[in-house]
Amino acid sequence: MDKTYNPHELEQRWYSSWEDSGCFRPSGEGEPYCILLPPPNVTGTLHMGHAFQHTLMDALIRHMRMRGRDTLWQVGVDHAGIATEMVVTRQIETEGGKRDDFNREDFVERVWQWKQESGSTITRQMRRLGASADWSRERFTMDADLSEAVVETFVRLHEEGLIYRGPRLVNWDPVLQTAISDLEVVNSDEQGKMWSIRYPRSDGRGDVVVATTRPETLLGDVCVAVHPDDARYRDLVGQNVELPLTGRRIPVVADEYVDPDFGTGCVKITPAHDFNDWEVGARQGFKPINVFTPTACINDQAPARYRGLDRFEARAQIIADLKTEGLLIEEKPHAMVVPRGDRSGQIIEPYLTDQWFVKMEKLGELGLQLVESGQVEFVPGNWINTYRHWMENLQDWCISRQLWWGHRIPAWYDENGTIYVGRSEDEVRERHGLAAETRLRQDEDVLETWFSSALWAHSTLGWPDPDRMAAEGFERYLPTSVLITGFDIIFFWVARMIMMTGHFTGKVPFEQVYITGLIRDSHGQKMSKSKGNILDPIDLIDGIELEPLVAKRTSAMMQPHLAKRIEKTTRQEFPDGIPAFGADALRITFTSLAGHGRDIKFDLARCEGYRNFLNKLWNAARFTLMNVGEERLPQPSEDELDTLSRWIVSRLNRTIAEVDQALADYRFDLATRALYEFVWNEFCDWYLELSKPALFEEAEAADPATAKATRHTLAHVLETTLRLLHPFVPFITEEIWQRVRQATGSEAASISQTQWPEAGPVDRQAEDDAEWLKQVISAVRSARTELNLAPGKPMPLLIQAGSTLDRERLQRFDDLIRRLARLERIESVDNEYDSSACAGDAATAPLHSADAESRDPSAGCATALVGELRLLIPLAGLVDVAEELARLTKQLEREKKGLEIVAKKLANEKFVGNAPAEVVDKERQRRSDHEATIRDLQRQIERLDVLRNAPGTS
RNA sequence: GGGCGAUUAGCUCAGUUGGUUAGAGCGCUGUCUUGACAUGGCAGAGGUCACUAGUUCGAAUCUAGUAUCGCCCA
Repeated sequence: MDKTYNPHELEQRWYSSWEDSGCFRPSGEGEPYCILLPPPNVTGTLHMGHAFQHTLMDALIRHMRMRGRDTLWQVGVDHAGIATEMVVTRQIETEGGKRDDFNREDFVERVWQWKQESGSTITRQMRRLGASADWSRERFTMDADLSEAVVETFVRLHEEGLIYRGPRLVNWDPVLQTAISDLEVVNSDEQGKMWSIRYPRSDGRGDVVVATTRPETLLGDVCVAVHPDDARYRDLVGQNVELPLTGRRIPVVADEYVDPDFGTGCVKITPAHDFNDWEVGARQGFKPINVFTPTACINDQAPARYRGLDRFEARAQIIADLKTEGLLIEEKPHAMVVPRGDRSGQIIEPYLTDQWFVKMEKLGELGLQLVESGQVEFVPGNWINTYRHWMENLQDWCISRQLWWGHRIPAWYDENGTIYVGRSEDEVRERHGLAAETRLRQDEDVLETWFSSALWAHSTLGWPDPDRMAAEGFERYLPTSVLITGFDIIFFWVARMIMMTGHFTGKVPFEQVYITGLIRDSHGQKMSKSKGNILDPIDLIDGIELEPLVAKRTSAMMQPHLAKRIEKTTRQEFPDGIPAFGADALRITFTSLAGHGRDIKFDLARCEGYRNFLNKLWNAARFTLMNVGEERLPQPSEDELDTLSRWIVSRLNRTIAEVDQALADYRFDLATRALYEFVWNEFCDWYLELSKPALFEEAEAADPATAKATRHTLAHVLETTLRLLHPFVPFITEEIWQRVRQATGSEAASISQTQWPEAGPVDRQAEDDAEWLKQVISAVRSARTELNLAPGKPMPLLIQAGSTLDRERLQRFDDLIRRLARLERIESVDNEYDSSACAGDAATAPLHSADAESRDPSAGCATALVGELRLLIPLAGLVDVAEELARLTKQLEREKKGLEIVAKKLANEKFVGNAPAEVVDKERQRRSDHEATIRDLQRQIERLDVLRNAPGTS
C-alpha cells in the first residue's frame, strides 16, 4: 500500500466493476427497500444540493442492501421544458442559426438529438460520486411509457371533471412567452417607486388618491376599492371616478381586501394584471380588462396613444401625461418585491390567458389526509406544518405551458372550437363519432414538467399498463420507503406526488419524506452564479487550479459587471485553487453535516478534515496489513482474547449500535461522528499503539496467544469498521477491504455484497481496564509535557498507594505502560509512612520532619493521580521545582472548584431530599474523590515547598 | 402582518426524555521526524450556552417575553 491515501486512482477503478457486476440492481429477495431519486433536470449538472442528497440516498441504499433488503434506487431525469428549450436555442444560435428557422417538429427533433448527445452529464457525475443506483431502470419523463402515463392521467382527470380549460391569471414571462410556475418565479427585493395619482370624482366633488407602483396598469383599472368600514370614504362607495388618460368612468366599491391604513386607503383595481385585484374583481363582478399583448406591450384595449409601447415605455409616457394633466401628486422611492423569471431574469407579469388547470380541492383533501393519517411521515416532523399550510391554501394548478418541448396536451379542437380530450386523435374521433372529414387541430401547448414528475412513483413502476406493472414490481416496490429531498419542492413535487399517486393507485408514493437542509457556502450565503460562490462537487473531487476556477465562476454571467468582484473574492478565498479531496471525502463531509437543521454551511476545511480522516484510516489499514499478512487468521477462542482486544471489540459493538440508531433516525451526522471517533480516537490512537508491544518478536515468543489474538482482532475490527463505513465512503472501503478480506476469511467478492455488522455485547470489565490504562498513560504524558521533561527520554515511574486492583493492573499492563508512556521502569515505593498517609489522614502526617523527608521517596517527584493511585516522576533536579508547584497549584484550584460545586449541592437539603438516589450517590462519590485528590495535592505541595526552601536545590 | 427556524469556543457544529467542572472538528500555542500516518503524534489554551424573568432541589435543555438573524407566505 502507498504511504498516503490517493483517492483519484482508486475511485476510478471501482465504480465500473460494481456496475458491471449488477450488484446495484434489486436482488428480488428480502423485504423491499426503495428510494426514488427526485429526477434532476436533463440539462442540469450536479450541484452541491444534488451531491448532498444523492450521498444520503446512496448511504441508505448501500446500508439497506448490506442488511439484506431488496433495494431499488429508482433514478432518472426530467425533461425540463423551458430550460431545455433555452439550452437548445442557445446552441442553435451559437451555430449561427435562429430558433425561428425551425418548425415545431424540427425543433423537437433537434432537442432529442441534443438529449442523446449531452443529456446524461448529471448521471455520469452521479457515478463519480459513487451512486449505487440501478441504472438499468433509469427513466426519462419523455420516455414512451412515461408519456403514456401522462396522457392517461390527463384523460382520466378530465373525465372526472378535475381538469378544465379557462381564462385565468398566470405568471407570464413576456420574453419566453409562456406561463411559468410559482416555483420558477423568484421574488427579488428591489428599489422601485410609488406614485400617488389623483382620480377625479365624477360628481366634481374633489377626487380620490390612489397609490401604485405600476401606473401603466391603470389603463386596465375597473374600479377603485375602499374598505367598507372606512368612515372617510363611506359617501364615496357607489359613486364614480374618472379614470385618467382613458376617458373611462369607473365606480368606487367597498371590499374587505383593502387595508385602510396603507397609503390613502383607496386602491385601484386591475383584475387582469394583479393576482389580488383578480380576486376583488371577481367578487365585485367586474370583467377584467387586459391591456397587454403576450410580449407585454400595450394592446388595443388601451387608448391609441399608448398602443404598441412596451410596458416600461408605457409607464414613462403615462407618468409624463399624468404630470401634464396635473394628476400626479407624488413620486417617492419604494422598496418592493419584484417577481422575476428564474430562467430569463425578466419581470414576470400576472397575465390573463386561456390555460389548462387541475382542480385542487378534492386532490388537496386527499393529499392532506394521507399525511395527517400518518401514511406519509415527514422527517423532521415539523415540516408537516408547512405542508398543511400549503394544502389548506391550494390554488388550481396551471399545467399548460406555451412550449414545444414536453408532453403535448391530448386535446383536439374542431373548427367550432369544441374541445375533445382523448388518448389519441383516433380515440377522440371514434368516441365522439367525428367524421373523417372533420378537421381536428391538437392543442399547441404542452404540460408542465411537474405534471409528469408528479407521477414518478407509479409511472416508473409501469403504471398504467398491467403487464409492465407486473414486470417492474409495482406491488412490490410501491409505496417506496423514503423520499429524500429539499424543502423547496415540498409543494411543487412532494405534495403533487402524494396527491397523484394517492388518487390513481390508492397507495402513497413513499412512507417517509426526509427533508434535508439547504447547502450554503461557508458564510451561510446561498450559492448562486451571481454571487460567484458556487462550488462544483466535481471540483472538490478532482481539485481545480485557481485560474480555471476563476474562469468558471466569471463566465456566462447574466450580470457581467459582477465578474470583477467575484474574481477578487475567489482569488482571496482560494489562492491555491481547490485541492482534490476525492469522492469519499466529499461524501463523508456531506453526511457529517446532515443534521436536522435547515441550513448547512459547507466549509472546505471540513472536507479537508475528512480527507485527512480517510488518510488515517488508510494508514491504520496499512499498519494492520503489515502485521497480519495475507493468510486467513484462525479465530481465537473467547478465553484467548486479551483484555485490550476485548476492549476494542466492545467499543466496536457500541459503535455499531450507535450507527444503527443514528441511521434509523436519519441522523447521518451522528453516525459519521461515531465512526470518526471510533476509528481515530480509539482504534488508531489506542488500540493500534497498544497492539504494537504484543506484536514484537520477543513478546510474541513470550506470549504467542496474545500476539495471535491481537492480529486477529486488528483484522477483525478493521474489516468490520470498513463495512460500517462503506455506505458513507464506498471507494476507499472497497479498496482496503479487498486486501483484508483474506485475513478475515470473507467469501464475498465485494464489500458491497457483505453483511452489515451486528452489534455484539459490551464488555464492561475490559472497558474499565482499558480506561484505567489510558488514564495512567495520559497522566504521565501530561505531567512530562507540563514540566518540559524531554518527551523521548526514558525515566522511572514510582508508584504509591492505590488499591489492590490498581496494583494488579499495574502488573498486568506493566509492559504497555512503560512503552506508551516511555518509562524505563515502574517501581513501587510504598512504605509504612506512606500507607498510613494515603489512608486519608494527611493532616497528621509529620510533613516537616527531616526524618520523614528522607524516608519519603515522593519528595523530589512530580505527582499525578489516577483515582487513589499516586504516580511519581522523579525530578532529579532536572526541573524547576517552582514549575511543578505551579502545576500542582493549578490542579488544586481546579479540584477545589469542583469540590465547592459538589459540596454546595450536597449541602442543599432539598437536593438530597428530592433528587433521585443515584444522582445523590454520584455527587457523594464525586465529593469524596475531590477530597482525596485535594488532600494528596496539598500534601505534595507542602513537601515541594520544603524542598524549594532547602539549600542546594534550584 | 402570519408561520417556521436559529442564536453554544476565533470559525463550523454536536449536546437524546432537565442531573459531570458543557463536547468535537478546523484554527491557535508548545513540543516531537518514535519502525501506519507531518493529510501525523503528544500535550495545552480557549465558552456568563444571545438577553430577561419564571418553573424546578437542579436549566444549554422546559415556559414566557426581549433582541438579532434567516426562510416561507401575505
